Amino acid sequence: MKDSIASVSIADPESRLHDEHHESLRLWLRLLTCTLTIEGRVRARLRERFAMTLPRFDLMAQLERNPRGLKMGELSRRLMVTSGNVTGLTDQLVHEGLVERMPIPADRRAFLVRLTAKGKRSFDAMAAEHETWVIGLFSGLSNGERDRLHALLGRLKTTLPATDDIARVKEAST
Amino acid sequence: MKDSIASVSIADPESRLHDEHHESLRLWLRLLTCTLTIEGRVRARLRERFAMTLPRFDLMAQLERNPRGLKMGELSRRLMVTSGNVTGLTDQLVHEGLVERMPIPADRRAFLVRLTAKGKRSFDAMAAEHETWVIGLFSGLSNGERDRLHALLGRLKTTLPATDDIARVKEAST
DNA sequence: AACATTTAGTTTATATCTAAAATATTCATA
DNA sequence: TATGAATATTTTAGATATAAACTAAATGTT
Repeated sequence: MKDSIASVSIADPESRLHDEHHESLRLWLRLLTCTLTIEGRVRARLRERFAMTLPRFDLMAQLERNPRGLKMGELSRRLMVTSGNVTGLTDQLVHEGLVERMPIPADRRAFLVRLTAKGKRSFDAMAAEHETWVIGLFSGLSNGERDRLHALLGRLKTTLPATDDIARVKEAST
Repeated sequence: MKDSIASVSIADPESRLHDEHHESLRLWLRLLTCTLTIEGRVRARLRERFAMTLPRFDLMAQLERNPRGLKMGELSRRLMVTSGNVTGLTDQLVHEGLVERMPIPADRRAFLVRLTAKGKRSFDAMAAEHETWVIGLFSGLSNGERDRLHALLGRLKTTLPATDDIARVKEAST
């Protein structure tokens, strides 16, 4: 009976914690919960309204911001996914006629990926709606709260230890 | 030339924004950047140290918190992934001998998934290290900053409009 | 020039993940 | 008790991811 009551609690990744666990773990899981929730909402909308997936939308967003095109490696770094992944996403967008690969005479290993005219039109239509969805999702916070959250996440982003530093931090804490 | 300077800026999802874009979009992309970065670090560590993937670790964490076991649907809700996904993850963990499916006499449609003894030992070893990694990743923030971030994300989590409300919010804003 | 090294991108193998359809069981109710 | 709706899970098809091996081209060093 006690168990059935406990199982009624809000179901999300945060529920995995024992009380004695460290505050940083709680913070991390809450961050994850918020991101997964928002991501899910945006993904569903993109699919319903435009038959578009979030990864491909994100790739197009990068290209819209860089009209001359981006190299595969640049896309990989900006989207924070592997280059193999970018190859697959780009292949699909090329197949749909939304982006194109342009050779770079100076470097035959690489090329620039950029939006086609059709891709630009398509992206502009999606981006306008996309922004209203995101604004709506954050509309429960006041302007001040949004500012403070943005600032704190900025602090987090800049203070995240570099990859190789995790081991050292761990050493110091034990 | 101006373009080449711009392209030197930090490469992550936030870089997709034009200046005129709404603050909520910036906030959302910063949230995504932080989450992807932390997730990547934790994933790499789990693989290097324990040959374990993050989704399976997360599933085991849920089971560790619920020693009597959880139903597939409960896992799906808590992990915020589809039930088909949970089926696949559970199959693998069963195959590795880390979790088991226990029939529920009262409901032959469902069963409880729980950690095996081996799974519990395995998880305990991983969880201890995992916590030190997360603490390290957030160690650049002060206690107060972590508290404020936790509180603001809590506000965001509770104020996120329900799925069906997104359309309405959009209506109101146009 | 000759060589190894680095860089850019693809390929391969495998794991995750979604969405939607299908299956099986339980529940509600007439 | 029939039977329609709801619930629990799996299956299917396809898209997205990673990591690691690989190819090709550019760069650096002797």
